[in-house]
Amino acid sequence: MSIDGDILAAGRVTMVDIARHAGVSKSTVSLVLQGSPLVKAETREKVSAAIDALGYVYNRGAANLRRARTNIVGMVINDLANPFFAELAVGIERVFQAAGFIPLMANTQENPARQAEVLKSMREHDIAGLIVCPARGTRGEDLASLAKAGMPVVTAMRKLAGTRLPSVAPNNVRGARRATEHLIRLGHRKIAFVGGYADMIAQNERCGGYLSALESAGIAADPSLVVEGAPNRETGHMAVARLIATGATAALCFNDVVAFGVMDGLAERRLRAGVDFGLIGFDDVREARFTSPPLTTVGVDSQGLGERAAHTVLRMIHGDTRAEDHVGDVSLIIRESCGAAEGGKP
Amino acid sequence: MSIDGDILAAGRVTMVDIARHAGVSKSTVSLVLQGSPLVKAETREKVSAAIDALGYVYNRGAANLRRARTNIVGMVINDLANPFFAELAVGIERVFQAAGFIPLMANTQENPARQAEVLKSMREHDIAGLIVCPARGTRGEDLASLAKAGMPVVTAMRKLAGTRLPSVAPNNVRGARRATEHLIRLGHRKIAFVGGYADMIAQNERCGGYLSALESAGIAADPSLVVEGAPNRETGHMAVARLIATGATAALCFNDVVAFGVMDGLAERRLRAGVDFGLIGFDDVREARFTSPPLTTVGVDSQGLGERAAHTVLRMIHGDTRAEDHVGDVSLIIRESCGAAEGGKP
DNA sequence: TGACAAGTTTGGAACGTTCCAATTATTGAG
DNA sequence: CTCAATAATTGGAACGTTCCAAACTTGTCA
Repeated sequence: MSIDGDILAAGRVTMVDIARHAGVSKSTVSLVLQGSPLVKAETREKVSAAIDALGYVYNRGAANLRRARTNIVGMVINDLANPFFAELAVGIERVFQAAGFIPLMANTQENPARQAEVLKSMREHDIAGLIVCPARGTRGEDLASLAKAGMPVVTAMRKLAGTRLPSVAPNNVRGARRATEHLIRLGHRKIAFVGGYADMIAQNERCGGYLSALESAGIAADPSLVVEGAPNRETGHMAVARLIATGATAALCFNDVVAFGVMDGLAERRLRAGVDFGLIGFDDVREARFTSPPLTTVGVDSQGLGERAAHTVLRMIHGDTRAEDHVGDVSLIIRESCGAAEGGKP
Repeated sequence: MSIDGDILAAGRVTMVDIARHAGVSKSTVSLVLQGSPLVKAETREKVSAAIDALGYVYNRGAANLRRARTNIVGMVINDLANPFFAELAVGIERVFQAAGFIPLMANTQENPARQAEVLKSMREHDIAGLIVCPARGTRGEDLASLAKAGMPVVTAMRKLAGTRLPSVAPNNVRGARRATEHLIRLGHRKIAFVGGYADMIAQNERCGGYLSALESAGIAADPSLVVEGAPNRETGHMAVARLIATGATAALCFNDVVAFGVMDGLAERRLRAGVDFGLIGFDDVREARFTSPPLTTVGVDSQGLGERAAHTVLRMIHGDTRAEDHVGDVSLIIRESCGAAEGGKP
């Protein structure tokens, strides 16, 4: 009870220090810490007082050694600097935090080797669950092995071929089709699709929606009108030359940041989206509203998708065995870059 | 050596399972795992083979119990959806990952209560170091107590009063002064400062730079020209009415996203930054280049600041006792929103 | 008063590592 | 062939919790 007694305790303060100080056993301290109703109120208070007095901090690592499961969860993002993924991350983190979990975070920069490393590290930390936006080139087995070992894994934005991992993603084909239909309605016939690589599922789906809209409208697809590239501004920027060369009058972009790049390229040539060219993005990133002209885009509610992904993992952690894919609603958000409000003419 | 032997091992595969399988002791397995030069090559191989065969995964939690220090580090961000902080986070994560550390991540949304919770949680996970962008209203003691307990803590972007914690931040006053001087040179006399709250250190510094530039130019400061508010688009947007009412012809914004909001408000009134109004932001977020008009802003190299912060923590973890503050270089990046290229007229 | 039940508390064996001191193998020299 | 030196290996005690079975307190009732 004396100050001296406390000072003698070298190093970290542990439960047995608390126990000694409060005059009970370490088991009782443990019970108090877990809020057990078994301990008498009076005892609980003695223990709490000791905890405050000694500045005890609970050691979750030690507890986890005994316990079944940690409260750590993994979150691997492929491009955190992309506002879409940043918002996704915000949504994920929010629901995990509310549920008492805390995420280990990694940004892979689309590098599968780096992804493999962080996945290994996270496994070693015994994460209770995992959300991953797979880097391009991720093989299904890489994640399937985790799932097979019993870890709840959900993929976000990119469904991996050859696995049964639940995934969360927006309805890419519907979104792309709607957007393309809108451009067609506005009178465009030579419509391009810009950005993404053919080996990305999301690109397949979005490009697929684009193609199906063309087909329904009886417009022949022109392969020279789909330009592949990393989903970044650079790609959009560089694509403009090709768009002009091919005589395209409008484009649906793989995502908003590609569309920003296109705007940039357009501006360099003194052209303006919405008057000289019909432009639509995908994602409805926060910034889309504030470009000039404001970007018409497909809204996917990135934060909501993140929350959904986290909820799914949480459910799996709690034993819900077969979580299903979630295909998020999309909505065409018509601003000015496409050239006209609903029903208008370019 | 038989399959049966493996199957009998229930639950998680541990070092003793590996040891049994390889016919050595757990100590030897441990040595192998740590890459000790003490073990014979042949033995090392037997052990490695066993590890592969049984699918062993190292348990860092258990190791940390014995070891001095974990390889987990904390990263608390106040607004991850703000691209500036997202880029900062990318920089931080990159250097930690390269150094073999992995960050526990939390987004506080400027909520000190939430921040306190995650800090507690991170402490319980025995993080080896911590970078925090303090939520508004954070008291110095909250973090100082961690530092006092021996944990390496560095604050990013916001220096906390009443502590000796090393911090990493751009040279706010110089940046703001430069930007303001530029507006003055362009002929503006009624220049506003928009965004941030007076109780934020960064706001003080930036606003201070702005005031000092005015003073040097012999322009009397007009309190009605500094408008406070959360550092988001909303604030910029709402501020426009006030700017017009006060007859301001230019504004320096607390950060880029506030400036985006101002652009938006301007556009609603059919006004355009760069022709009808001189506008400068702060941070040089990626998006700043792609708005219309492109935003003149103060470049701070967010990613570089993040890297710097991480390096500082790393040095402290390795025993470098007195890390110093880092004040990052800034540069005025002149685009179009201010009304003219260097030396021109509005 | 004794027996029993319910309410509290407790010792000690895990959990999966690390690390020290001690032991056993191997090598080289004489 | 022996001995010392060096190279490899090993057992067991930590680390700070949880959890179980057991033990101790009270209170109640016949």
